[in-house]
Amino acid sequence: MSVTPAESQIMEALWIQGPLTASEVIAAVKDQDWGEATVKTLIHRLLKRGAIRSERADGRTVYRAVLERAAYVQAESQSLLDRLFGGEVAPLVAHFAERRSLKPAEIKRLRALLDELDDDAD
Amino acid sequence: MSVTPAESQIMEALWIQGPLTASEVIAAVKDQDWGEATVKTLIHRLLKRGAIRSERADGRTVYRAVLERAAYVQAESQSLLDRLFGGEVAPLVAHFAERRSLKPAEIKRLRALLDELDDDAD
DNA sequence: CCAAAAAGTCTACAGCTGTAAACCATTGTG
DNA sequence: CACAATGGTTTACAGCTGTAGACTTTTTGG
Repeated sequence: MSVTPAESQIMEALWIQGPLTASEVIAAVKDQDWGEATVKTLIHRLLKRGAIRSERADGRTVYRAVLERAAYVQAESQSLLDRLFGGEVAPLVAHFAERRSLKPAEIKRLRALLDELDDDAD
Repeated sequence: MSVTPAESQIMEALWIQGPLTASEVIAAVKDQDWGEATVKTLIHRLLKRGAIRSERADGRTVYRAVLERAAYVQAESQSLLDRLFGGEVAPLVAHFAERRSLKPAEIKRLRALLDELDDDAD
């Protein structure tokens, strides 16, 4: 169930704010300045593809994400790792480390993450 | 200087094997089973876009990557991080950690990376 | 209940991408 | 040198994506 970059903006709105009406979605992606028609098209394509669902209750239609954010993030990330880093996370981190583009705060955060992984070694 | 997924297969061949003739490129991406014509088209588009360059010496034309792999990897990775993880590496690692999809070897590797970063704290 | 507004569906269209055939140029070989 | 093979260029075309207008249906305020 693929989602294009433009469509993912719609998904993002639904993931963050929960089910929304069309006009709420339009408002939510206002920063993209797309015409309303454009947003309607994107919603429609997502519906057809099954990434979202529409629910009708007393005159209002709300759109709800079917595809979950975690699944989407996972698919996108794994695809990048596969294409560029042999499918693993460590080489990506290594790349950023070499670039020296890891801020100290990030390094700290990473270390904390690893420590936690050791802790709950279930 | 954008490179599409299909085109990136050509780049990959040039990055790994260095400058190649057209027929060597065709051989290098044989696993994709594309017709020769397809490979030629991809080479051409890369040329036009400036991602590769052709050099002619005594009757042979070789193609050489102009765009560097590290730059490409960086751009692609950063774009993913920006789209999905607030531009930072740590949240991506966190995501995989939550998924429990980090193999012990990877965790070890990550830890080693972080240690090195501390060491040469230049 | 009717008309205006809002919401939803259908159609359009240009540019990008994957895929490749056809055509033109070069080069090496008998 | 002529021709076959190889290499390079141009053209093609369908599907996807971004972008949006036009048309239809539903809702709602007077």
